[in-house]
Amino acid sequence: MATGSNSLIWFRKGLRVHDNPALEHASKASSGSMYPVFVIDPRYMEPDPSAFSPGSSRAGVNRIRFLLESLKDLDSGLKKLGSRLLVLRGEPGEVLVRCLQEWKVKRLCFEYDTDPYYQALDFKVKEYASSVGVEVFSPVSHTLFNPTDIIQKNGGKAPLSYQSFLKIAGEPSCAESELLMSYSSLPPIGDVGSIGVSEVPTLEELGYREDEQDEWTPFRGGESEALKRLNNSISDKAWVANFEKPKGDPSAFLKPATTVLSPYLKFGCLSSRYFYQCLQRVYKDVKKHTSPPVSLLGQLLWREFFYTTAFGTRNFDKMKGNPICKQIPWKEDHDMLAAWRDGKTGYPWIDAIMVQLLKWGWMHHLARHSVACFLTRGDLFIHWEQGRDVFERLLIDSDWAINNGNWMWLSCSSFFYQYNRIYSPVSFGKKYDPDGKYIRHFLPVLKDMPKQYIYEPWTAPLSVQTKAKCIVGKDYPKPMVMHDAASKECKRKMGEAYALNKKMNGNIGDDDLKDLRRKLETDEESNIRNQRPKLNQVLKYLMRF
DNA sequence: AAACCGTTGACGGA
DNA sequence: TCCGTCAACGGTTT
Repeated sequence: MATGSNSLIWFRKGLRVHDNPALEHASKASSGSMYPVFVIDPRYMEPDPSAFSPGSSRAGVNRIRFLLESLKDLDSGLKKLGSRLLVLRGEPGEVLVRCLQEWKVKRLCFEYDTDPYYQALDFKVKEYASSVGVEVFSPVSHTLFNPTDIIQKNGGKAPLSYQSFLKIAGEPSCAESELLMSYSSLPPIGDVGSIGVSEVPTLEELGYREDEQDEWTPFRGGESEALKRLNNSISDKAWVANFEKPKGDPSAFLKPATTVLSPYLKFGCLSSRYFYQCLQRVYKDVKKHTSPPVSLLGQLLWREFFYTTAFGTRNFDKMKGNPICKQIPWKEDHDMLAAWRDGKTGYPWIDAIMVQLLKWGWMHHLARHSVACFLTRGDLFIHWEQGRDVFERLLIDSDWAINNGNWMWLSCSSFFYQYNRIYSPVSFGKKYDPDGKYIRHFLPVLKDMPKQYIYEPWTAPLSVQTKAKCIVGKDYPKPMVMHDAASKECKRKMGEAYALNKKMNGNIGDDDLKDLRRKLETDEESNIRNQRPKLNQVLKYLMRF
């Protein structure tokens, strides 16, 4: 049995003081000390020079910086209350065990986490804690609902459509409850003994260089920044009341069309429950307002939907062995993947979005749709898992459940199945931004391209390209595929893959997929051959002039 | 078996 | 800006 009445609050997500039940519980260590801990996990934070962009193998340097800023802000929030953040390094499970022993912790508090990584880690930590008689308090406070409750209410299975989710979910319990937003003080830190603790490190101290990235994300991490952003957004009541997600402009970058609260929700710098209550207050004050799925509240509930579905589905982050995922013979093509990832597809709309991702770690939701559709079912027919990996690493708001769910959505692997609806890499962006301001900003090489060619620079006469100082094929790549032909091929492949999934009733093995892949590729070749007569007809037609 | 629905497609026309 | 058409999916409801 551990002695004393010390408590330890282990921060992972939930990097905030406001509405933090784990912190609240830990702070009730009446006569003892409270140790606020964050563990820097090398698996997540160690620089990886071989990665395709600055950062670690799992996180781009923008997200690492956002996290450090969030920790710094949490630390100063705790310091105002007479406490501070203790930063440790190492494998979190091992580090935790050492802390529990050395500090004679009686009560261990941390926010419940549904991500598989934490499910496994937390299981081990809880097992150890109970073996030595440490009380564990692990509340659900990252989401409005407890995914376990929703799944149970739905008969043991996660709801697979947003509407059925809404029906089952109903009102969250936080709708009525009062949230603890601040403290007058927190218990003091105890003696840290032989455990090496530090202040929040800088990027340099972690082994990154400030000059690694030529443009950084404009979004600053931290609870203070989150609350400022939230207040900014909700102070415009008319804007909140009329918010309709699909009508937002994905090309707006100086002033994004959305709240950009996602990174703060991801790290828990902002409590989703506080956000919920703020929205409800605005809705009560206005006569008329939009509703889910398109409203701001609807956005918050999408997050709940994906958290629930992800938690209730085996192998949610894979195609194979995932019971809700269509089995599709996606292509393996490293060069094509790299061209997409590095913003070198030759489609300025697509490339500008990918550059915004590299530089900012954030893009508008519809911009994400454009590039995800292009990579998978729209043009390149590359596996959604590979696009998912790129987003997961680079987005400052990347969230395991939401990212995987949306990649399945966009690739028509689950949730959404109308694979004939394909975003055009040319016209989709053009309808929001006909002048191409967004492209000119993120792809300066095209800044002098006349607007009538900016979405399809390969169609510009050479004299125009010369004048714009941008020769296609030299200064900017030629399009890697022709969208009309590529999307047609993709539709055909999706049709065949869907037919096989239907025929096999979802039980598709590796061999079935391999056979289909071979068949699709053979058909593709013969389709190209059959296009030759058509080409001749076009030539004949042109000869008449 | 048929009707209906689904956060956000492209295109052309009014 | 809003509408119908295009071609047409799976899942749910009737």
